[in-house]
Amino acid sequence: MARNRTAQDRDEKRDEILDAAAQLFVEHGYAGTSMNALAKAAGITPTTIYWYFDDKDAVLLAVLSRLMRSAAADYDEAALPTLTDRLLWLTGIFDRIAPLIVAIHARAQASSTVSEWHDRFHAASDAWLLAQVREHLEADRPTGVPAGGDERLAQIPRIWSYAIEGMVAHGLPEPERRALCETLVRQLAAG
Amino acid sequence: MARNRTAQDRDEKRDEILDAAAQLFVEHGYAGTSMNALAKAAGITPTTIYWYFDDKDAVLLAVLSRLMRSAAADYDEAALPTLTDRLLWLTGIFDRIAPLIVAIHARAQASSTVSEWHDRFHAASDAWLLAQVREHLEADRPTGVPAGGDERLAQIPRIWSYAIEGMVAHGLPEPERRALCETLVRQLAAG
DNA sequence: ACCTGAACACCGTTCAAGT
DNA sequence: ACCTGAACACCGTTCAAGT
Repeated sequence: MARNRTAQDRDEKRDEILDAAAQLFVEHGYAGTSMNALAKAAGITPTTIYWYFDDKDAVLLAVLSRLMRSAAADYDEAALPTLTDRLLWLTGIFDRIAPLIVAIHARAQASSTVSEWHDRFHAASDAWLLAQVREHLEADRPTGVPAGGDERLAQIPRIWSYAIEGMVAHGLPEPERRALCETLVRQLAAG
Repeated sequence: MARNRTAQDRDEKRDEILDAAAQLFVEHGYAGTSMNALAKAAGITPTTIYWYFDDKDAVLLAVLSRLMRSAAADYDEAALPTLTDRLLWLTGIFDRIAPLIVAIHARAQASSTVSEWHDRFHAASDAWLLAQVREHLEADRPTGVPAGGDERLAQIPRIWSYAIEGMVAHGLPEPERRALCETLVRQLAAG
């Protein structure tokens, strides 16, 4: 009982740090948020953060992992009907955390921990997008997938995830964004 | 004459700094290259760099501007026949300077100078890609552009530049990279 | 005009010291 | 187990001083 109590306290404190980090990283960027500023926002001392996280990168990865988990829950709740809506919804999610995504790419150069997290994220993301594509194609043609085979089909998730990252990174405004998602889905039916 | 002499000397010294910066930024990343290390590589003192450049970001933009100029010259010389080859050639160019592109995205968050440079770069890049697309389509159908109009055609350069950035940022290996370029061109004919 | 050494205000991280 | 203050080795940038 006492063990559970302290373990929960620790998780709560950890979450408080992550709450502050999520807000500051988005508002001022990752590089623009010092450990000092983060500690102050969480009501602690910079050195205390190192009791809960290995380093600043570990805070970044923890923030993103938590955001991805809650986004997955939101997605299930939204129950979006069309593939275009789903892609557009994804861009909206990443939009709100654009500075974090840029930070991941920047830090992946220097840190193998970040680089490996990034690789795992894209593997999972590509698998999910591929499942979406397969589902969409089978609804159109119940007999099977169109010509081209698996190698050709594997290109689609790549193009889509690059497009989503690109739209977010360059802040493409809403009307053009929807049009681009529609084009991606249209090309899927055609190509 | 004396004026020309000093002006040329100044440009030469500037170029020496940019030579060192181009190598170090690519090798160790932008954040991983200190002004101290850059100065040492250029055989000067950190403070001297500020005589030639406003700040570290200005060095980054100057390096990239110079690289883009020389890449444009190389492109004209290469005279690549197919659109797929041209796209693949572009990814090869950006591949060698991937750390610089990540740095631009990271710094664009904090610096309006970098952000504006980045915007101008993409405007020019999209216009160039659109011209390539138009040329390709007219070669196929001499009577004109296929259905969809300009709004629909404008999506293509965006998807392509996002795809190129994505392939480079994620280090997609050669065979998949060529296949993806082929898919992009194939979808153009179809979509 | 060009270059420097010393200094400034930071940064992420460590560590001995406290409770 | 948890948290801190002081310290460490950096960082980009400025500025008075030299030539």
